[in-house]
Amino acid sequence: MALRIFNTATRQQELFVTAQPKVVRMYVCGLTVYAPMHIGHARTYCFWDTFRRWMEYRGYHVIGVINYTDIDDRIIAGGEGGLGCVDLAERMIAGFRRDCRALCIKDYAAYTRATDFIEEQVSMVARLIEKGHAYVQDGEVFYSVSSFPRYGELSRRAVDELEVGASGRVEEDVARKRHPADFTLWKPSEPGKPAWSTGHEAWPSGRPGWHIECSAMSTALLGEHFDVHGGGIDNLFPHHENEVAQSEPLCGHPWVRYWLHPEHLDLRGVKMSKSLGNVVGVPDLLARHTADEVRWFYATHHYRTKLPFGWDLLEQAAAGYARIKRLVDVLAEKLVTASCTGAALPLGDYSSQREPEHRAARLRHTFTSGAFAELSEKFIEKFAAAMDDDLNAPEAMAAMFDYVNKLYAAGVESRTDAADLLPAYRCLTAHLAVFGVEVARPELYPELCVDYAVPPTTAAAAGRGGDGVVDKLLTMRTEARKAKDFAKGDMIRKLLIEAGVEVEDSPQGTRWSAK
RNA sequence: GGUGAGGUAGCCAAGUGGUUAGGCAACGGUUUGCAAAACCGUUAUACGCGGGUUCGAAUCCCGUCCUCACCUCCA
Repeated sequence: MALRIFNTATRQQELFVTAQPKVVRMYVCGLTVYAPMHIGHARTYCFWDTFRRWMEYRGYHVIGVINYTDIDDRIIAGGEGGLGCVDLAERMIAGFRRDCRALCIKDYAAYTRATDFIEEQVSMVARLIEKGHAYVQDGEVFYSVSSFPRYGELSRRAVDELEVGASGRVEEDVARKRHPADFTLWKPSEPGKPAWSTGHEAWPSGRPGWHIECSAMSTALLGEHFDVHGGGIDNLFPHHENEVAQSEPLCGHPWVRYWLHPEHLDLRGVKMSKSLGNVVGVPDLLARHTADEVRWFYATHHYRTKLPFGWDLLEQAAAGYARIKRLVDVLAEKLVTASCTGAALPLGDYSSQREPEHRAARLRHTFTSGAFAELSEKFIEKFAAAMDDDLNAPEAMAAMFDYVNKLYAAGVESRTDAADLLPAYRCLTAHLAVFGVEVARPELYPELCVDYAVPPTTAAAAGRGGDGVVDKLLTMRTEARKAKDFAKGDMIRKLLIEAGVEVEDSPQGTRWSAK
């Protein structure tokens, strides 16, 4: 079993082999920070997070870099409205970080700002001019598309056909360009607008064009050859095409090994735009659904297909997830009350050295023991095969549903032995975590929780807190039911349901969950 | 105009030549004081339409209809 991923550069699934064993160097195109992140961005970055988590599950160390493009026309325009460019950008960056944490996206190794790498960009532009890949025109530097024969290869576009789609904005510059597809590497700034000195006579000051920052920053942090580069599908052309054109002539060899492009959201005919005022931000999303529900929803579709977005579809996904979450909660409650400390989990060992792609999660032995060991093994096998097949999350989820169904069918709810329950609990939560669904309780699985995007510090953080009122009402209800006063018992239940508390009776007692 | 993706049961969605994908919803049954949850079953031998290849097609080929995206800033 080996990991295969779809490489946009070849339009094929390829065996995933990193340049350096056990290490994945990955660069993700981040946001142009002029507006807050919305649900579309969230899908993209949740995918990258799942990708990263799957690499880690497979035993790789992921060195991830993500950037902020913090200088651009829209930022300059936005900065004019009283908020300076820098303050606007920094505010958006803070919002992005906050939203990512809220969605349980794990931190990257580095978050780079385009304006922190001006020197590197200037140097790159200068070298492109030297090598004849760029030219200066009235203080502006253009990249010469015809100097790079492979231009258009990544996005499969014929350069000459690009003329047809030329917009008004492109026509403005067309007279000054040698080829209509030539793009800006450096441009002079208008008076009073952010500008940097270059030390070059023909293009003394100004600011970098879009594209060059990603070439410069990825190379600065990850070197001249790295494993994975990507961003939303919209970046394929022109952004990534241009990045390749800028980078390969300078490094002199193929630059990026695997290109990945997650698809966009399909808003089902509704345009989401600032002017319509219907942009759904991450806080809007989290006001209606929990982070684990949102992450589950994002994982319900393959990353290379459009994800239809609608509140109804989110509800549908959440209903399915509830079935899995319930089992996680039931197991946790049993384990907490049954004092799982005595559970004899097998010890791990270092018996073999294996390549990352052949290595399962380090703590696998802690969830493949006990009464459900065989079910767990089969589940892991199916889950891993699906994820190894170009991150086929929907199929992996199907395997999880199957696993949960079989656990129920095998009578997991009536078990009391922690040696059986704890491994199943760990197996479920460890694989949920691949999707960014972080629901394990630290006291039951500290080794997993410590690695969460936002490690929970108390039991209450992962489960429900001390709700004394609910417990008291349920005690009253239980007493009423014992006394056959069902009218009173039902009244209490009705009140609780109206307050958003689901009540379930079972031979083992009554459990509740917040809805 | 050019390029690409896709149309799979009421809804969502995997699957790309041959064994029930899976989930949601609805309904029936078991269970329950009644519910909820769980379990069993039904909706469901589904693959836009028309041909062709094949022992066999959702999957390959030809044609056709429809939807969407991109080609200009976009995750």
